[in-house]
Amino acid sequence: MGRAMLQGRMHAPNPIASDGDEAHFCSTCAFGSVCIGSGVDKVALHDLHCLVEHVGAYRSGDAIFRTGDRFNAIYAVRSGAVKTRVVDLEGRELVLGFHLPGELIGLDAIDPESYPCDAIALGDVEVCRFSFPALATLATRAPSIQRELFRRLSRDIGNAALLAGDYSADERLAAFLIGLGRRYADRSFPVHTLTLAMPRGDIANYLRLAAETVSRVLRRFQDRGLIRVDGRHVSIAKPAELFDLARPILQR
Amino acid sequence: MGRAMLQGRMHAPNPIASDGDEAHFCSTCAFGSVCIGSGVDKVALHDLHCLVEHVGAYRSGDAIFRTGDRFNAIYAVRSGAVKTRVVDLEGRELVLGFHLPGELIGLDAIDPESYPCDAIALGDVEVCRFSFPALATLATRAPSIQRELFRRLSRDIGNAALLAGDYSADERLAAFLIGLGRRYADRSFPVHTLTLAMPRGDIANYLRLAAETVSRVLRRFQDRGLIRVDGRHVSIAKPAELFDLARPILQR
DNA sequence: GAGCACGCTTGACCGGGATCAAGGCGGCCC
DNA sequence: GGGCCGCCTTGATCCCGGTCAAGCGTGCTC
Repeated sequence: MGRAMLQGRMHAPNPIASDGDEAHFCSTCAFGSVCIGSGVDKVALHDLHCLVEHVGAYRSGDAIFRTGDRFNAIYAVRSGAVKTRVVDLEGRELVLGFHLPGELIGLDAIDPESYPCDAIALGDVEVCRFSFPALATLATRAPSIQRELFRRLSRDIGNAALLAGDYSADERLAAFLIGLGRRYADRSFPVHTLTLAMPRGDIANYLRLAAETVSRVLRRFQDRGLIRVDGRHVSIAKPAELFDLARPILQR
Repeated sequence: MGRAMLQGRMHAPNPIASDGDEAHFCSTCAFGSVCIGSGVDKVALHDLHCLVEHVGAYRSGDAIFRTGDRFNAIYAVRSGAVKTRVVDLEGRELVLGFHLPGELIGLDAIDPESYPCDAIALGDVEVCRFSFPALATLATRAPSIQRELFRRLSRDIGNAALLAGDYSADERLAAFLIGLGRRYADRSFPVHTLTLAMPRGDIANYLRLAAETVSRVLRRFQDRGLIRVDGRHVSIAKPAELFDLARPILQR
């Protein structure tokens, strides 16, 4: 059944069209609207192009930044997927989140002024680097940029609180799949079959479950006809019922 | 043993000295430095005074804002303590956080543009109201204000992630007490005996535990000589050992 | 091609914390 | 003062999900 042929890689359509002109790549980038938002005016967008740096490619397991690194930039994922995680004193990993193209990482480093987590590439990854001092300066000149930054920061607070409840394994996994489906859809990724960028262990860790539990719940969902699982490929057969399961988390 | 005489009220020393001149109350407010931060310059502080409104007093159970209210301001707690919470469709409460004088609430409403939670007074509460449009405009003029806002937003992201791990009841409660002790100390509240502003049920809910478990763990801590509990009064007898318990959460 | 490592799945068992139930203690209102 | 009610505590029982263990398929390396 060819399940593992896509192991460890985001097989979304290549988000980057021909991209010769770096000074304009936000407007050509498939994720420009998701990334920068629709609220940023032309002039601000031009200024943004001037300060962004295009970095990569990273390969699976590479770090974009590491815990404790001095904070000086935030990053937007450009292609591929990234996980953020901390490793505690005993070496145990704690996955904080997964980040798709157009999403910002490093926002939680502004206050401590050093990155509080690692950002690790899941498969091949390219990112856009925004010097934060330059961005903050630009934000004072361009209110639309400031507004968008405030919005991103604010949204992350809400998202972080999302999985903090005492939810069951079923609820967590359902919410994870629904949420992922929405984010894929926003990016015009194929949604009839989600291609997971991360191994079961990372999903489990992120949801604060054991990998075995993730396996079991996925199987149970499949047995109930809610989803169809084939390795890293998951298709949602009954979105409405899955959403009902996730409701306590998604729709408080 | 007179345990309950302070039920439901923060009996910290009154944080507000005589406060005749509203235009300057940040500088006279005991929490000015905690609230606004030390990084804000004189001129910006003056501008801030012009746009702040002093509201209250709220009484125990009153809402400062409610889920779904249109977002137009953030608030700083001025005296007393506030809990933020959501109530799900089945009417079950989920406590998101407790907020002491000098702390900001409503930051998570910037993106959705409506408050995603209720803010409920625990005992008597006064707050400072900052119109957000006005504040954002000011922030473009005063970089120190923008910087402080970015820092606050960023810090909240980190804090939200803190309790999201799969920690034991002992670890959670230890971290809660240590964290509360630190915040009390920052505000020059008496730290030899913390006076809890919230009932056990709220603590339990916030920590994703049952109220019974909170009772049992507190008793266990007391039996081990770590703390001394008297109703809403908790004194930390062995801070170092309590911190050791909380280490997996506080010191990743 | 053999051997190995890794990711995933499935089963058996166990334990921490939730739930259910009962009782005590104050505070408050009539 | 009597009675109600909310908050807290303690005990008994149960269950979800973690842990341990084993087995399988796939891909990589030598």
